Amino acid sequence: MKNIKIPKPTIKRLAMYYRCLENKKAKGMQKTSSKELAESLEIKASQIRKDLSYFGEFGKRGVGYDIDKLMDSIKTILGLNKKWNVAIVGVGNLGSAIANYTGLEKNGFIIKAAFDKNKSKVGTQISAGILVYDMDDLKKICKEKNIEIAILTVPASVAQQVTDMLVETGIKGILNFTPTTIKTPENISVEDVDFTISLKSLTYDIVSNNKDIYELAE
Amino acid sequence: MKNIKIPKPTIKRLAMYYRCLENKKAKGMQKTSSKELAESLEIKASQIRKDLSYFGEFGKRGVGYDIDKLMDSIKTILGLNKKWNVAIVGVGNLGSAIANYTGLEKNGFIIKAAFDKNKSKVGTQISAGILVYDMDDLKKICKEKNIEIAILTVPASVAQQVTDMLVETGIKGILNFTPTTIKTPENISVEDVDFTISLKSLTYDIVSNNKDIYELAE
DNA sequence: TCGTGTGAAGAACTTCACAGCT
DNA sequence: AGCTGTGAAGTTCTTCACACGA
Repeated sequence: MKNIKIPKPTIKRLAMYYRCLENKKAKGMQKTSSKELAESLEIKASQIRKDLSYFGEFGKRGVGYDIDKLMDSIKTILGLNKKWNVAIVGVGNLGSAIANYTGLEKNGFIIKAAFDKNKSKVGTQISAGILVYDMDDLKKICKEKNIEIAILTVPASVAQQVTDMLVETGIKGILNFTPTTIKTPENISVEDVDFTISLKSLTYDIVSNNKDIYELAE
Repeated sequence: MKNIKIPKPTIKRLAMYYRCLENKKAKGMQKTSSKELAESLEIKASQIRKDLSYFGEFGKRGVGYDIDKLMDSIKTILGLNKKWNVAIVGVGNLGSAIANYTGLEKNGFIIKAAFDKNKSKVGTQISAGILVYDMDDLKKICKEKNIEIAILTVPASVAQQVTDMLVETGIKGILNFTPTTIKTPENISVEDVDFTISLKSLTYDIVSNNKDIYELAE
């Protein structure tokens, strides 16, 4: 047994490799190489090989990678070789948009329920087959439907409060779209998605002239 | 004149500090400290001080930071002390959701136009005061309205093609929501927002038991 | 005494360069 | 000959630890 520390960025890139392999497969390709992936993704080929090497040997020297096999391997690494029961918590514009995004099911993320505290939304369908439940029933329904992942799209002001409720349901992970740092026990994973931060990082980049250098008068 | 390399993560964190300061200000607070910010954001206080130190001395030793002053400074660093003309390119569920997100205007991001190639959407209002234009008029309208930032929410299949059109309009940056690596000339900034990658990184975290250690049989 | 600002040390991550299969 | 897999070198980023000012 060998314990290896996996860099966090490696995981994000694995997800990108998977996405890229899906594209190549859709184009009818059957094999590829670290060089080819590197060109599509604008990263170094050695980075790709190193990332994969943390988990095993998936390629053939002198040949490259079999797309199907590599996809399968990455799927297993990322935990995508099972279906995940997902709930959307907060049915605003963003929550609805995500519920209607068809790309989730393809990767094994099954939206089983949505929640909102607005009674006029409760009972409606947010998207084909996805019913909106009352936020008050969060615990009950999540347990019933064995929800493992919550997509949190409530207003920032109630983010922590709803997070605490979610923790109680026995959820395993939260995809946090609220512009807040939510606090959870250690054993519950959280990933933050905040596009306003990306936007601000974009304007920084623009004003600093696309250089990664900042000039200061002394 | 001193040239300093600013770590990319520092910029993202600055945007987080700003967000956090907005909250504290809304609560009526006037001053804070690196320790206090660190607790809210779950980062190390020394990280915050180091991040700020790249750009100047904003605090008082023994005292802390004046919230208003620090916000002003970060605003300037991130380029948020001006208004930005933004266009939403691709009026699907996500594009509409973003157009209706009120948090953008507050930070100086003004949505001036939306674009779609679906003629039935053209001429409608995606949100109060935001008109949908024909994708064919992208270049003309973007120049007219002096659009500086595009929020790219078109289908992945046309992402690169639309990006090329945007580049021609003289745009300065793109917030890329498509699950694709788009290619632009060096002087055009791109920030990627792909929640499916965050979601996969979340499942990795869950299956690997929240440890950052991966166990391999030898 | 308290909290900032910052060199210096340390940790994490990336890239190189080349041995080893096919 | 071509492309992977990987120690080792190199780079970037984070944390420490303490001098300094309020």
